[in-house]
Amino acid sequence: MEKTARLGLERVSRPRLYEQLVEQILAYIESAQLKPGDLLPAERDLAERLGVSRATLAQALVALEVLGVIDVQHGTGAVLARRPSVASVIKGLREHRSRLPEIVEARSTLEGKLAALAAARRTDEDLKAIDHALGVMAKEISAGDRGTQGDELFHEAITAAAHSSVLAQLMAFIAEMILETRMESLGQPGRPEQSLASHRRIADAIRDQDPEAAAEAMLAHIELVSDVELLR
Amino acid sequence: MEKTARLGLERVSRPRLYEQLVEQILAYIESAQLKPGDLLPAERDLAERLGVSRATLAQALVALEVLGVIDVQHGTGAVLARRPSVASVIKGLREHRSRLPEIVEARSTLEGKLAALAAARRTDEDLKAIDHALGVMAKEISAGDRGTQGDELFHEAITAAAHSSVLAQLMAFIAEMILETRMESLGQPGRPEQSLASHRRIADAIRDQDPEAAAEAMLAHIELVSDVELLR
DNA sequence: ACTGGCTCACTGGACTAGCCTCTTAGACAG
DNA sequence: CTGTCTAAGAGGCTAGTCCAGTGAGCCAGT
Repeated sequence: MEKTARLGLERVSRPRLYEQLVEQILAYIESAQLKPGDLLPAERDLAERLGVSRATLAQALVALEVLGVIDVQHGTGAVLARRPSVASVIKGLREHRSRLPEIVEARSTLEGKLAALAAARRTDEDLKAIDHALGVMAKEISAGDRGTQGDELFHEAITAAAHSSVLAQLMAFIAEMILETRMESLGQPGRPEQSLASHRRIADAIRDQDPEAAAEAMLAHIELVSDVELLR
Repeated sequence: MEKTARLGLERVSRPRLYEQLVEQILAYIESAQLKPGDLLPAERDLAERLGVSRATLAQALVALEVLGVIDVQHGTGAVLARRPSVASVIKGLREHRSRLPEIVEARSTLEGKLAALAAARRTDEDLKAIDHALGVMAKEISAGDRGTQGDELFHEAITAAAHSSVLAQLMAFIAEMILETRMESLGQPGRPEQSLASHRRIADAIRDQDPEAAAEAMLAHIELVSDVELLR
């Protein structure tokens, strides 16, 4: 089971009705030109129009609520949240899921800051975790592996060392997208060694508590790691 | 529970069963030391243990799935996602909601980059939206208002002008937390005028397509706007 | 001994019908 | 005009039922 996950083989599509409903409702909101504060049709009505049961529709509404698109109020109805912008953003993201340049952009923004903060705030524990990740990656590479696990550990350790839960949450948000690029990058010949070397530079800057150098090294690292996809 | 001090009259807390269930399941995951790949108890079992119907539990599971905590597979069960880290992060965030310094940190990181990108990529339309926001804020202030609406519009226009949907999504993610700080900051005497002035500096840099100046102006602006909370 | 196919006991997916609480507008009494 | 009450309609939740995937184990055919 873990093997399949490592290889990136996503389980085949498991169709879920509520997911389709989310898409349809999003489309409806757009087509009906609904503004923040407007009400969605009543559940019984919507369910009938969409040809599903209320229970299933309720799941879709929960999903939309978690996504921040609507706010369901007992006795009143489902009102559009103040920021319907997220709706279009989410929709856009779902459509073309891998906008590599944009992901790299977001990643370097976040991780550059994270590296700088890590340099400023790291404890000895943090440093130990970073060095451990380095060791894991080195071992993986000398065993002929790509070092993806160590790579992941390293970036997680940096994130933890920055001691900023809000930024950490944002990283978690784009972590999945990054994962896809990570595998490809480390698949290039000679790339794992390069990557390890630039990891070492980042770690050194953090060890020396030099925020600027850490940010710079991280930016250089991400650039190195990211240029692969750009040629595709 | 504190009053959510928002202009737009937030409805009083409306308890929803599925929300409590999410919390309980999160707590269970932690207490049971479940690791990624592990299975949650079966729906029928869990529903009985939690004393709710399967339909309601299904809503909680949808919420957890949207949050990225689990992955529900037909015929197999609900498996914990690879990154359970988000679970603890989410939990932490929900608990002490206002980590102001961290929010400011994340905000300046994102908006600094966004401003630079906006300067590099803005179209004439984007510029028009930015100027419009400036106009709205000026009108609000001269009417004796705090200018929150214009302020919000301005930052949204900048985000749009950066043309980076991934970064935009990250901004949307922390937008709600920022909202709370915005009101407080603009409530300070003389603050709206200062804020408007620094908005103008940002807009000018973007008009001149000068990324560095834009980022710098944005950072200065956020610093100005944020120092209030730090003295509290 | 292996392979393939079958079964069956699980798992979640979805629907239905019904009753509850909450909200709100409008009727009605003062 | 004002305050109160009520009923319609909104969402919240439950219980019961059936459908559809999954996977372990059995058992025949090779």
